[in-house]
Amino acid sequence: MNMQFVETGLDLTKPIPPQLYEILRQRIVDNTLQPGERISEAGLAQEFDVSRTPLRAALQQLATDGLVSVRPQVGTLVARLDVAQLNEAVFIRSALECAVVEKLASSAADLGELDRMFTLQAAAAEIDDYATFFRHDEAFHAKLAELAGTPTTWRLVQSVKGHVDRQRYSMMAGIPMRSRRAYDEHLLISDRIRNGDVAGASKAMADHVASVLELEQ
Amino acid sequence: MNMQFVETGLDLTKPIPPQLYEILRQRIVDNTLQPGERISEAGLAQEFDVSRTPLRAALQQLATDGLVSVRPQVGTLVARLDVAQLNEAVFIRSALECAVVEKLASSAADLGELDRMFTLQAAAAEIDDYATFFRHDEAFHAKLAELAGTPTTWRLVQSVKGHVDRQRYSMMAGIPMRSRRAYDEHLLISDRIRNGDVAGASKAMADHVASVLELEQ
DNA sequence: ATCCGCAAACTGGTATACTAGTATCCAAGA
DNA sequence: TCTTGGATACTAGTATACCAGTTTGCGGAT
Repeated sequence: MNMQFVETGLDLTKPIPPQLYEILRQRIVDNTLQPGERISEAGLAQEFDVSRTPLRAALQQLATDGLVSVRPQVGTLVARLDVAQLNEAVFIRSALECAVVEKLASSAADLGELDRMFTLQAAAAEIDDYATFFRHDEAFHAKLAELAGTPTTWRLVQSVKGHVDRQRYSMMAGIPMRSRRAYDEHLLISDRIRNGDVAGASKAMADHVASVLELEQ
Repeated sequence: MNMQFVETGLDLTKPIPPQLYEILRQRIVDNTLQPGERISEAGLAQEFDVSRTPLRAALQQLATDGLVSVRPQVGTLVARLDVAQLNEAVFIRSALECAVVEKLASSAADLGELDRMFTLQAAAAEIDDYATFFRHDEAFHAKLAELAGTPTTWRLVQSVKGHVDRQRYSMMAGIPMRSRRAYDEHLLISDRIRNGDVAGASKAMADHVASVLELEQ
């Protein structure tokens, strides 16, 4: 076996920093990199066979998201779980996503694209495959922002969502019927948007987003 | 005169990228760097007497804020004024800051710290010194977020506020009594928060934030 | 055995060198 | 005159070298 070329999962024809950002973010969110763990710039650079320069760009982005803490001349650590940060992430996400559904509900947008997504969600919820549902959930929320024509809003949601997702991952097996319930909440949100129920859709989204807080230990 | 040492306005004992970010952001917002203008990494590096490395970190941050556009192997340009981006910036700011005042209004927080700020605002508004009022306005909104205990929320507001501020600068001399009106709106927001009028405070903030859209040409 | 101090091995921050891709401009040919 | 080809002068992206500050652990003194 040829050990000279290691598979790093990077596409060198595309910009490297965003790819590293996604990979590292996933590792932090799913606890492959654990809270408080030290990150070695040099070590990761060697692992991905890139220089420290693009790696540092990725770490800088993770730092602004609050997922890592860079301490000059000391080291970079994975941020510890912080209930205040989780609460504020939910607060921000709620504010932004409620505003999105309010806009949708008051603009009579065409939500036809959502129906196909509901089919996929239902399938995953049926067998309580939370990992798969997780992806469909992400796509659903992204689609709402897309339909509302607010791409930057979704980008900001993603930037705080890491803290929420981390909580979800650590509690993933904790609650049965979790995806079923989320699926029902999605339907409720969708229905109220279609009915032009601005306040109701907003309330449904707020409840949906806040549900992750019930998992706190 | 000694030309060997040029004053760059940088404090080399503190992290350089944030300082460069603030300087460049200000230049873009106040149109010292005009929309569509090309930015030379090498040129700016020479001007500030730093290497491209910390400069690039600052530009990267400006790029995520949407204030510059980095095109690989082509160049970096100051983003052009974009009504869609301005509208979404107001949309996001409204969602976040309304959520902040709603939280304050429903939590009976102590707003005593605001009174001192109102005195300063009144003084600037009296003589319609908009540039000074501008700073006090910034401080007022920041204080609301601080009192609500939502620092990340304020950070996100700032990240989209560049587009709003740019609009304000280009229209600065357009409307008389501008600061007087904003001052009154601040008082209204404050009063409604103190009265626990959640919906009213939110509405007042929404109107206040949206007022910049009236300036569109 | 404990404490103190110094040295060595890290860390992130910065400067610089190099690569590869793009735009521009001028000259040569139709 | 207009078009086209290519050399040149840029650009941002990446790699690497160097710097300064922090941590750590060992060794000697108490």
